Amino acid sequence: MFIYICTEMRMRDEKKEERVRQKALELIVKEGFDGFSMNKLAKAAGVSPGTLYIYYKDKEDLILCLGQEIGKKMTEATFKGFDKEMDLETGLWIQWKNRAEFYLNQPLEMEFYDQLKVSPFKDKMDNSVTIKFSEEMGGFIRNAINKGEALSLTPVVFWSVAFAPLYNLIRFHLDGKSMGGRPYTFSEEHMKDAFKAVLRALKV
Amino acid sequence: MFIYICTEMRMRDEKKEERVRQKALELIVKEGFDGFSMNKLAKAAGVSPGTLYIYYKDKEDLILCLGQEIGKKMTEATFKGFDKEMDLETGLWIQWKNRAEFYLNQPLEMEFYDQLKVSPFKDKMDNSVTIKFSEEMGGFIRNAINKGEALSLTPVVFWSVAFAPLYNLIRFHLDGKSMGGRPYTFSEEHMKDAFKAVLRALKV
DNA sequence: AATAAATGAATGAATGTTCATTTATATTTG
DNA sequence: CAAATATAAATGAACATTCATTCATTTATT
Repeated sequence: MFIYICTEMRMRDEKKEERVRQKALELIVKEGFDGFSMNKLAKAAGVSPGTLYIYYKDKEDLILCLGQEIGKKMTEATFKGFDKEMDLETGLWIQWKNRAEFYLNQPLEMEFYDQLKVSPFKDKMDNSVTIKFSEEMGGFIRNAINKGEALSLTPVVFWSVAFAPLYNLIRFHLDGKSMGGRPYTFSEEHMKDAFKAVLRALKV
Repeated sequence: MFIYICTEMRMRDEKKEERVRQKALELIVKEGFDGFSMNKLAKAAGVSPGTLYIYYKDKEDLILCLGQEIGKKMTEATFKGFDKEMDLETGLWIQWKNRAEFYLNQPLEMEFYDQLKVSPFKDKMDNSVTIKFSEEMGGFIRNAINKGEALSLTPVVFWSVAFAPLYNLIRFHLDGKSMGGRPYTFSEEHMKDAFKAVLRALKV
């Protein structure tokens, strides 16, 4: 939220702040925005309700701050080691690996973000972080097309074909089940198979 | 919910029941599960709170019933005119058209279902309807592979590559924006481009 | 007359938020 | 160095409001 310069004041307990964030995530993922409340959160985090209003303006602010933080972490993780000048296959694979790693290792963040994205909160979210990233991605796509590596597709279509399948596999995995409620566990092999298919779709 | 045989009893007002369903959808989509309440719904639907408890056991039952109903409508719409013996391109295209038509014409249902699917309610949903259809889909995929039309892919991977891109385009459309918050409107052309790409991914 | 539908006021529990108070700590003062 | 001071952190009881749900009563239909 804020950075305080410490002169003549009691320091904010960062452990406590972090515990609030963590418990908020856990509660929301387990109980949904519906079953989530400030008093429950305070109790779960071992903190007074009033403390939450020192950290955040109100409940909505808390949720949106959490969302923005996670969004930032996600996009940064996604672009680790990525360069828009890379060739199609290399760049795409790095993004797949990055995304899969993040989602699988941070399931709470993923679940929370998914809930947020389809909830009415989505309209109130600040997506200034994602703008920069989407420009980088746009550049990558344009490059691949100009170099004659990829078919000439609108960025939106390209993006949907390139990443939605991976995202969908991970959704299945986190739900623990796929179509028709059948049990499902993600695997590197499935990811590679899907990636090969997607590459065929995009390559010229 | 229930079917009543009418002998010596007052008929349930189906207009009222339908109004409740419609307003529930609207409220949940606009305000989320969070901002949704039984009293608000009663007021919005012009009905007494008590009446809701004649129609539904409780709030959760109401939400789950709505979800089940919509899930059924969705799967039925999806498989209209579809036959698992169809060839890959024809069968897949029919499903794309069916899905797109339903989602675009029933945005409330789509938004509601999306919220439900990522919420903790999802674990309490009865998906017996979707099972039958996912078997039909499994048969279609198996056929396509056996006939040598499609690559040999696990159903989960096949499904993800085949439909997630379309679903993603429609999500962008309903949000009104795509990556980086850029405005987006779905078009038949985008759908066709994406479909062609997906076909290339799956065709042998 | 019989029966279920529908009502709506009422319930206690839980909600988000506030605020007067207390606690802890960094600085200043003696 | 120790005590006093200043300041923000943190508390938690209390608030009005809203919540899901109930039930005695009324309404409409067969």
